[in-house]
Amino acid sequence: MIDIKIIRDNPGFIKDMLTKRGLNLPIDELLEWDKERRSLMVEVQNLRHRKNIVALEVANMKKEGKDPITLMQEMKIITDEIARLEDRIAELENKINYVMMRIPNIPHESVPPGTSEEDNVEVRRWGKIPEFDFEVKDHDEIAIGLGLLEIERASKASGARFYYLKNELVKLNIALIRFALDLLTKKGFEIYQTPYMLRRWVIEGVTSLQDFEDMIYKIEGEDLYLIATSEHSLAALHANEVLDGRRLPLRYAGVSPCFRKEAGAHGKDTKGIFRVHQFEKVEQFVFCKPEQSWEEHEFLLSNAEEIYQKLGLPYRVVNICLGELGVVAAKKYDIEVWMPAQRRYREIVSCSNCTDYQARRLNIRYREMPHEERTKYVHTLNSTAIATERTIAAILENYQQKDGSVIIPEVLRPYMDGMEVLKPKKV
RNA sequence: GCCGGGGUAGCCUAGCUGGUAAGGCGCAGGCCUGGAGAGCCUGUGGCCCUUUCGGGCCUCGUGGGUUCGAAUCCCACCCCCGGCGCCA
Repeated sequence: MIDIKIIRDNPGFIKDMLTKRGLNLPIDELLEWDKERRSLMVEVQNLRHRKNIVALEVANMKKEGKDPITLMQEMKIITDEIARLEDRIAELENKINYVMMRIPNIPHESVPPGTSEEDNVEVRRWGKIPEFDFEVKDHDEIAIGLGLLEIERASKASGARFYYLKNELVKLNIALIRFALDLLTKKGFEIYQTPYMLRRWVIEGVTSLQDFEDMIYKIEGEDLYLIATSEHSLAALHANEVLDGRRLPLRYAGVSPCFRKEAGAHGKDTKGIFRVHQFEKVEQFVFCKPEQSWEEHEFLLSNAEEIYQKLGLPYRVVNICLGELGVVAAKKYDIEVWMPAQRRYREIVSCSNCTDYQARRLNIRYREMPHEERTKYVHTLNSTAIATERTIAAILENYQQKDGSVIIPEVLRPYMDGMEVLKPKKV
């Protein structure tokens, strides 16, 4: 949620932004509702003031043994009038909230214009695209060939977009998690294993209503939702808190499974483990002061890049254009890893600066010094460190050998009892 | 899931047979001092009106209800502590 004061002060700017994003929201009406709401608030406050005075008089008269019958009648009238005005205020607040929940964050000036994936701007490339002197296989073909992946049986048990990992692939998955956690620990991140279910108000605070529909699984009969990323649970960690500005930035690494409905992705990436309903992820999350957040954004990106460099996976960094930015982020980089079978770069990391958008809804503030009266909203940022299933897919494809084996990247070998290569089982 | 006890400002605590939410700690500023400490004074959340100066309203876990008036009484829910039950 953005600050409604920005809209009051500069409605033209907001309307212009909405137009550029192809959104149509009733800003003029919003401002009228806001104006009416505030004038009704003044009325209610005046009535309450009168009520407080009369209540005192009633108490005094009773103490003196007098009968305050006329004052009590006035009180009744005031109370009814307040209730009437408050009903109208609640009605206005519902309307205001409806619009405010749909107004996206204000983009950073460096966000490229555009409406589709083709308008994203490539920032840089890293690594050498591997050449193969044999026919390149898909990651799932490789994994199934190694006897380390069950897709068809998973679909029997759970449906499409599920999988069983087996043996060395399970260990590879855990190795990737350990590798990322160790790297981030060295950089001063605190590690969190978070709740995997959250209440509705938390999810509403961190994501867009559209994502809520397309992405989030609900637990039947409970006010609980499965997390789509530990970004959500980490953001909620400090909800309704006032943080000590001297201790910012707070840098956290979350590790959790991620559950995603993938509604609206029918027909996309139907093979393998690239786009699935459930995967593991190590996530970077930062709470910081506004003046720190752009530097932190680059820092999170550099950590993610370091991870993929150490894994030896070729990638490129793209600056996501306005139309693809989503509601919550003010700026977003993706890292896209090279997938040899598809002969193109595919998203593997998403690194966002959400500025104060999540902090406002979750009420996360800070004070420069403990004695300061004024509180300000923090900025929140999040970035993938490793999404393990996609990374496994990338490793399988980039490190595949002619005989169907797969070389294990060196940095992972210490986490895999020194294993150097995944070999097909001899029958 | 059942039975108790709780939730009051950054923290701790009183009020809980209805009538302006009391006090302490911490923190900051001031007075005092050669300096420090002690002591004393002031301040310490959110929102709204106001260019400023100011002023008002709200806030006792959350939401309803009763009442002229609710931290206080009633109902529902959330969370914490203890006991019982269940359980990896």
